[in-house]
Amino acid sequence: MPFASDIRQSRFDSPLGAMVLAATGKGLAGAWFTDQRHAPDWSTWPMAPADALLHQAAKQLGEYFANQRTRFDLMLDLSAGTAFQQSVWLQLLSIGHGRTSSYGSVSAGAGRPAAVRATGAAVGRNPLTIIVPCHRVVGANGALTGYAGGLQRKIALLQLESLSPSYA
Amino acid sequence: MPFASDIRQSRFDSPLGAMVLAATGKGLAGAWFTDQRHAPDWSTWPMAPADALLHQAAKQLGEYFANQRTRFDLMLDLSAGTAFQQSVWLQLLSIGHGRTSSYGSVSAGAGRPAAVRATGAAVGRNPLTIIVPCHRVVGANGALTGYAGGLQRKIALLQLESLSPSYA
DNA sequence: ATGAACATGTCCGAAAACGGCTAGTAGGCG
DNA sequence: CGCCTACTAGCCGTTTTCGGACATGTTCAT
Repeated sequence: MPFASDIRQSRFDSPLGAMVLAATGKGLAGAWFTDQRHAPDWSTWPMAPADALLHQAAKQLGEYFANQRTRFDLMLDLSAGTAFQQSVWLQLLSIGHGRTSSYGSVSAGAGRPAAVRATGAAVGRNPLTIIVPCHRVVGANGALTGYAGGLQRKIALLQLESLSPSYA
Repeated sequence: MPFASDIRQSRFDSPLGAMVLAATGKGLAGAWFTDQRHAPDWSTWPMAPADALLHQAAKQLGEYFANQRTRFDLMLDLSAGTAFQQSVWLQLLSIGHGRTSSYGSVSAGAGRPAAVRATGAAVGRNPLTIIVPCHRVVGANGALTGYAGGLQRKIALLQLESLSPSYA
């Protein structure tokens, strides 16, 4: 299932690099680092710098990076994923700020305890990086294993969250 | 094979150091010096200071250390060991107070004359120290070779028994 | 269409390491 | 020669380690 045709985009410069934000009529549909893996081709989408939802998303991301926000309050549109992927991404949303979970736990939570490997793939295709916290999923033994935006960013994000007020 | 789930414990202060006693529905299942090797993790077992069997065991141990008892009369539960280990431990029970035997003899008695070295390992894992007299097993040449509770305790026990009435 | 590659985790079997040993041998002594 | 010591090589059940196989949903390249 591709993205809806009414999709539009804007830019956001994060401390970890430039990002592209995308929204449809249903909500925020995308947030990618411009150089990350599995990112779609957004070159044909119209720019909408003044879009309300995109503006709100950028604002909250800024607060997140400033360590002044631990939860995102945005309308999300995850309809671009398959049923399985959506169930996995929903699981990710339940991992709190500053916490981590394992691929196995996420898999079980999604109702497919055996589909651990598929879960890894689904996590990697998460279209809303940071906002859907795929960076909080680590190996059962604690290993970081991977991140579509590069392990350095994953480390940076986890470190940012470990320094958050909720842990102080 | 782990210990049964209905296991419970109590303490006993011996002249050679603090001990932990443990019992299951089948009988006395454990007696370890708190600092000995190969001791299990008893931290999660419930305390049962008033347990009849544990109380009896403590009483008999007290008498043993006072040199007023040469045999233990208790229901034992050795089911935590493997078949081989149990056959070895049974052999130990037949070594009388004040006597010693060699690893080779025990091994032969257990029906595996060649498994001498494995016997050494099994003796070392004896869960009922003193009560199952693993300290009475010495090398074929008389050397003490080893003891899970430390050689000093092995020496002390053998000395205690050599001074017993049966030898006076 | 078909197959391979993935941001994994669990299970099972084989293989190796590890001992509370011992009998046998080789070499040092008087 | 005797005697003693020191070393070696087998002995074998248990524990630990390691490698492979497998399950699963999607995507991308043949």
